[in-house]
Amino acid sequence: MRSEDIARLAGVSRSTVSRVINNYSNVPEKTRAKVMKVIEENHYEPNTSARVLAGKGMNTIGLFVISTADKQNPNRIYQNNYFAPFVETIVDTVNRMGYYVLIHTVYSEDDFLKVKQAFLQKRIDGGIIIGMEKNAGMVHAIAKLELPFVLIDYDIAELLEHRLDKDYAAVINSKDYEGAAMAVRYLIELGHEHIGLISGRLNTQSGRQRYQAFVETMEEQRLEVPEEIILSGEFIRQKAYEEVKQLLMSRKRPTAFFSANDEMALGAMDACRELGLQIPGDISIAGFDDIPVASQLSPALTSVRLPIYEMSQAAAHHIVTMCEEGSTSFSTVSFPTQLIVRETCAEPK
Amino acid sequence: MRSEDIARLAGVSRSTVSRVINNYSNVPEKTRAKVMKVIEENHYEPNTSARVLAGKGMNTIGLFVISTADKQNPNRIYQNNYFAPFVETIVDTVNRMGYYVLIHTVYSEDDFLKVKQAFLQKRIDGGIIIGMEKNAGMVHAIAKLELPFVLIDYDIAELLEHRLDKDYAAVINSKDYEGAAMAVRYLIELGHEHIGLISGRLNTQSGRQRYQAFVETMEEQRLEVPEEIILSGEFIRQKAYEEVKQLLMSRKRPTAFFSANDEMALGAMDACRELGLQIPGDISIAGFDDIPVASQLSPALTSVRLPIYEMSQAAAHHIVTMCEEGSTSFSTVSFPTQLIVRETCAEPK
DNA sequence: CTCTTTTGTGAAAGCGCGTTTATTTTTCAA
DNA sequence: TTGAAAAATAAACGCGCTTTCACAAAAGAG
Repeated sequence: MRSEDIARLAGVSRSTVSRVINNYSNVPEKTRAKVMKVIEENHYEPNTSARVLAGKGMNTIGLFVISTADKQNPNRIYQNNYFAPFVETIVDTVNRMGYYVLIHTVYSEDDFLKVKQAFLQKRIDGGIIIGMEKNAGMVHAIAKLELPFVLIDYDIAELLEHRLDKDYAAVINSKDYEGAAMAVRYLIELGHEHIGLISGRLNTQSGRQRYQAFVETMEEQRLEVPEEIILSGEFIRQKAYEEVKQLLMSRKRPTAFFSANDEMALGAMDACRELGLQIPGDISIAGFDDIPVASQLSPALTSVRLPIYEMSQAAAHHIVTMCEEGSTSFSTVSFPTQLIVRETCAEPK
Repeated sequence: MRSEDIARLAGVSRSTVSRVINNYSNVPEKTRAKVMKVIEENHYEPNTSARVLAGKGMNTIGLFVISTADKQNPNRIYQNNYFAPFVETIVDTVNRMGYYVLIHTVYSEDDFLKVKQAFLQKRIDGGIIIGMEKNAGMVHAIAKLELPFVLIDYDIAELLEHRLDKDYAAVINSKDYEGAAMAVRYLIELGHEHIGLISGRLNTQSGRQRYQAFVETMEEQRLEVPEEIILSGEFIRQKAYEEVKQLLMSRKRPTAFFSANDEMALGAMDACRELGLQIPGDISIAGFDDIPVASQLSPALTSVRLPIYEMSQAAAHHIVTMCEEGSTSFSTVSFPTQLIVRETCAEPK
């Protein structure tokens, strides 16, 4: 069924059918109704490719999730408590705005070619990228395409270096620095002086922010920044578990840990439990992200909440707006974070 | 950059460029190399819409996740331990086969129109549908489109009723009946005689299979099928928690529960813990799905494992094959399930 | 060295729709 | 009745690519 068939059945011209479909004003209500009736009776839907070729948009957004997990063990993204709610909300919000979502996972630079391809082949009008690490090559490659894209959780300064003649980019961030500082300050106020840091990957925006906030808050409060910061946690539960266990068995045991994400906080709790340490009796733990299980644990995990829903919605609205209005000026939004106090932190003995 | 530009730069005609791109045999190696060089130098990618209009496929698969969660509280699909691994594996497998994935969540019959739209507008070559409940309307609507689709976890008999002149459908199932029967038989072998069932939604294929397996296995072993089967669990942890708590406070307390999925088993464990019942000392619990946390709990949950990875891969391969070879004959695959014995089941006191 | 095959190549048509232009038909006011 | 404005149409073009068909060049046969 093509528009020509509809025209014939409705007894009008193809031009009129097109005007009806695209909601043009200069078609009287009576004609419109007549045409709409035929369209609905025949379940006609205009061919997307033909529309695009004739100058309309694809009405599709690319959603690219960049994973640092190796390809051998890929089952981690959608089950990852950080990415999953982003993906879910973005898909729903974009859909509700009348756009479709092309989803793609990126495990390697090779996979990344597919992202460029999707843009160049005009499969999508714009893209949302989440999980991008500090990577000049990738970002520049995308920026060069001069098509709208939104980065979630990225270093604005880094992006600005790649601005070309026009701006097609936006960044959605959360105030991780402030959130982490709140958590650390909270631990200090409880009386902790020896606080350990379980850091995430420092080539991510949030990893760096949370790290810096820890160090600077400690210094600001005239506390000693520990030498044995755990750097190889990589945001992964198992890694944190191993590192924390090792640290706890040494002499210099901290009375509290600030973990750069909840997954690693869970790993730390695993380690404590295994060594027979009470939480929060013997050791306090604060996390970051406030993943759903955080509140269901016992003891429930004190954590910093990320406004994932709001960030996702913002990303979706941003990209759709950019697609519809062509390029817009560069913009960036930073959402507030919030310390959720639960049961895993107490005064030191 | 269009194919014409490439043709000019390479000193050939557009036809030749097209032949190179589509890997036609009748172009000599020398010409091919010359054209490829220009293509790569200019990062040329053919416009997808134009290709489709000229008769090629979209190289895109629709992935439709049907949720029973209400729209008010939609954040459940990708964080749902059942759907998430399916989505993840399907996306990756389809991508690796050179296809893109259009993902869409369906919360209502209204959303479902979007599924039809995606097919009719020729945005996708075929679709994978997961989470479809027994719903003649929806299934028939899809079947009528005469485009390839794969249903995961669906009643084959029901689908067969909607076959039209040609077959474009395939079904991927797991042997839930056998798995559930194994679990129930295991409980019986441990010596349990009063076994409770926490059932899932009976309008899903897996819900019915697991229910029937329970009832028939009990009868087969000459045990009394309890009157108070929990029917309103709906596969949801919280609902199961409430129902189990109520049941446990009544006189007729079973010595074991078989839960139609792990989420509800978790709810049952919540209830037991709250009432001070030891697992597996006072009460045994077996679940279904073997979600990742099952093995991390203490006590670790005995459960029936679903070969999600294999099922997802099969679905992906199936749909791509169907898209490339046009329609194929109707096919269905049923994957084996496996009882994973852990710590939540023991002999009754 | 001609005459067929084979191989390589290009011109042109067509995919389904949107848009524009020139033209015809209808409507309504004067 | 006339004239202007509004509504609708037909026809043509273009979007970027694939594909068919016809033709030219190269290769092989006699």
